[in-house]
Amino acid sequence: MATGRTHRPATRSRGIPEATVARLPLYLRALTGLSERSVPTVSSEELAAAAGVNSAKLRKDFSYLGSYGTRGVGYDVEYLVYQISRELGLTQDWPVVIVGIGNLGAALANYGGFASRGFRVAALIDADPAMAGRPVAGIPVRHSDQLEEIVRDNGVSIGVIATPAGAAQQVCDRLVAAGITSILNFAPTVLTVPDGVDVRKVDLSIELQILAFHEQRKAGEDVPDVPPPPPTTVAQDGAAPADDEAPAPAQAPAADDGQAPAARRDRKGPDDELPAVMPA
Amino acid sequence: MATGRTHRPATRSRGIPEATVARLPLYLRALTGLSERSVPTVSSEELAAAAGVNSAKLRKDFSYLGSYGTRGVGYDVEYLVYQISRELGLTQDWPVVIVGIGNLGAALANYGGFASRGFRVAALIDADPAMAGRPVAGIPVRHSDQLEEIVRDNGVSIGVIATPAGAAQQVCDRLVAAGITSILNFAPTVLTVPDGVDVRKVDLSIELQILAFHEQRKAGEDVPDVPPPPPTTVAQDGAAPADDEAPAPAQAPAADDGQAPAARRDRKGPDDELPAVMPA
DNA sequence: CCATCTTTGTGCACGCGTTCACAAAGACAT
DNA sequence: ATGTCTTTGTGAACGCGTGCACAAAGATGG
Repeated sequence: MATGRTHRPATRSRGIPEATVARLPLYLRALTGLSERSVPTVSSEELAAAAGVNSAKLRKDFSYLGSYGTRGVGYDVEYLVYQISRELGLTQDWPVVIVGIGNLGAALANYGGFASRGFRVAALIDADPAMAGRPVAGIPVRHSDQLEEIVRDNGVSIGVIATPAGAAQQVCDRLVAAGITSILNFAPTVLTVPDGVDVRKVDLSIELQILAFHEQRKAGEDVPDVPPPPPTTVAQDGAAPADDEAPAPAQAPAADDGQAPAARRDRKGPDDELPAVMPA
Repeated sequence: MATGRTHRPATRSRGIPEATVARLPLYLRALTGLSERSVPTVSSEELAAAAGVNSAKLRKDFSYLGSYGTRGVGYDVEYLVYQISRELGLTQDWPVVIVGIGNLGAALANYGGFASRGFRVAALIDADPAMAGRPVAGIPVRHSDQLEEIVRDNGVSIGVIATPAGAAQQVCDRLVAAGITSILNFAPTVLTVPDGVDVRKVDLSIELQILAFHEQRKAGEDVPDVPPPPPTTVAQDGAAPADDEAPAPAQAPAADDGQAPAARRDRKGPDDELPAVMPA
């Protein structure tokens, strides 16, 4: 699960709630499956089960698009597939550029789900001159010098950033300057963009950390962790070039359980230590 | 952004709202950056800016963890890093298995952010016998026959599924049966799991579709699309082996704009046409 | 043409999440 | 000590999203 939109809090673009928009692709996928099995109609109950949501929610979602169902029968699969596709803008062709062709960028380029949903990889772009010309997924990688040219010539409006964190903002700025208005960001950084530009973020590390939290809650409740030494002047663990001005955060403000600041993990670079490739 | 949790609607595990948990990794990342630059303290305003959120929200989030700030000064960076790490369960080691070593699986295996956050890749697993033994990211790939054994011997509780959609549920079932209670799913399928098992989903295709929706809204409003032929008996476009019982969804229930069911895209397999690799 | 049965579409209530705005707490200077 | 200034922590209001439950719509059979 990519971590929510970055900008635009209440996007309610034309009466369609953001939460509904986020579920439409889910319904579309389920419907496409039914369509291929030549199922003519589905009830909200069946479709909801296939999409893994509540049937009332599904009906309400569809009601935002219009009254496309038939009472006593259900929804016409083909018709609904078309309506949702159109609503999502999938009836037109969306040229996409992928910037940063490392492990992840290459995986994305090879991803079949692109083409099958109206998205066309217009170009692969990388800053490494050694990559230039080398084909990935049948598409020759182009050097980032040509970024602006590529975006403009192909009328690209959606960009995918799969660079290391350090390069992401710069790439983002160039993409935006070149005319791109939607960005899917895989780099572990908060991107700053002007109004009117949409950013969505996919962050593997965050997903895992959220899982770890719940996992701890499940297994935990009996793992008391370390004893509760107050947060007195955290001795930096060698790694950071601290000039020993020692933070010393006042006194421990009555936390409910243990703490031990110095007991951190080995501590490496936060995010840029990745092989110039896989951010997330 | 990975698409939200699948199960467990109101997880409020111990008073900490789910939305807050989802932001903690974000704060942690920003704080780690500050820590490396030996910044001793931050105000909620500064940290919020770095994490890309509202400062009031950040303060409220932290208030769920306890009162870790000092009024008039701000938060002690090192102390907060530790507190959040502990809260997220990052002070312990989390062995992880990745199942499905295609393009994406390999990219994930190479991802540096794993190790740097307490996650350790315990094993890579693939169903292809030809992959067995071949090292990826320095770790030998093991055959899926050994899945249960691997999970049990290493005490793995978190599994990552990067298989094609068709194999995902089966892999999921085996992981769960072997004792895994948290799953990060990259396959474009709705996974069914028993209670007590957490599933989070990352779906690239969905993210792109959401972007396309907003993109259409931005550029659109002037692209009238195709004319509005009523949804009369959608003629299947050759592909599907329809037995011509023609759906025919009643009459068009007064939609506000055009529609044209038969005008769909080429139509390929929905999700499984991917090279046995990159789902999302 | 009427009765029955299925399934949609939605009014309504509830709870979570967000944001404002401010009182209280503490640092710091005098 | 006392006053001022900064910044936290949170009470309260608001809005969005969810799910229940039901009336209305239409299909279907007699």
